[in-house]
Amino acid sequence: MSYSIGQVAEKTGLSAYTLRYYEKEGLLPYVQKNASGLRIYNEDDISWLSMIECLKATGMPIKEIRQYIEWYKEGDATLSKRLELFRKRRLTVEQELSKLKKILGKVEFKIRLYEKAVAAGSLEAANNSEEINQLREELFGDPNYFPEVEEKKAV
Amino acid sequence: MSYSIGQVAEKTGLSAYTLRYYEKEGLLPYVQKNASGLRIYNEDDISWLSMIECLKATGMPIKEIRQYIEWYKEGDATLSKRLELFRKRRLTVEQELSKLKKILGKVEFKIRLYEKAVAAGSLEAANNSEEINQLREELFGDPNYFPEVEEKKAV
DNA sequence: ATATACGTTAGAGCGTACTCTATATCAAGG
DNA sequence: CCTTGATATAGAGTACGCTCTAACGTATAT
Repeated sequence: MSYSIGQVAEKTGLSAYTLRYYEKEGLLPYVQKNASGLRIYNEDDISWLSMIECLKATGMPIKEIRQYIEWYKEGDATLSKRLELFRKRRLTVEQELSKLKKILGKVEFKIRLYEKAVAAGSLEAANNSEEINQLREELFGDPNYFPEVEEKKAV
Repeated sequence: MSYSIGQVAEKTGLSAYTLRYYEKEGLLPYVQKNASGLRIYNEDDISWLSMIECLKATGMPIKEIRQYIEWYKEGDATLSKRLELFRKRRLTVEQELSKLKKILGKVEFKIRLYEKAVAAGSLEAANNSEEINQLREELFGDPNYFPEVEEKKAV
């Protein structure tokens, strides 16, 4: 099965512009062209694209993705470099996950605070409530810790 | 306690350039200046900065952070808008978390694959091994699912 | 055969978030 | 007073990842 650039764009959610850009940047070294110069993508190209999307989702910049692809093209001589690369990606993703979990806690605290504020019609009232201070202590281990202390500010 | 821009840069890890840029973009509307025009940051400014860092970590662009700050300045009339904003942030973070967990699974699969490939000296051998195919099935529910099928490609 | 839709290239442009430069002023120690 | 180092401003420049334009070629239905 083969696909035009438009069909691949449809399938992947990437624009045709982006597909050509990736190719220009060396991320899709295997895309064939027919006699008239039109790109013909096959299943393997689609698979490469899903690999690229995976690496991008780990926060990897395009230059480094190209590096991976170049190593891939060099064959088994670069296996350990590629292993190393994936281990670094794992670390990055793990760090991002733990960062985001903390952030989620803070956002959830804010939601509770603002739910109470909306109910009370006053941020100040919610912010000084027993419930919120207790929550603050539970979440941040300190009733005096205000990750969003700006609410206390006299404006 | 008050701080110079350099001290705040030190404390927060942001550059002085970035601090001025944030101010210009309306993210730090309360920073005072002394008679000579030098910025004097106080604890509340630091707190705003940590709020900004939190919102940035949720993927929020600077323009929207400014919107939040403008709503904050308008007082209790905008409480429900701000609640809504935090609920959207929660959704964004939850989606990002679930995406990253899937990505981590794929990266871990790759690590196992490459560990085996390094041991065998051949990606092809690892890729066709019983163990890897079993893992593929465990992880992706399909022994024929190849999220990185490019390894099968004849290069 | 021609209209229309889709594809090609090279290269310019854009949005975001900084980051730096040039030039000038400020603050503190010797 | 003078030097040194931090800070001020306006505005230019950078890096990244696209995104689009212009001018032209291809494919296909009527």
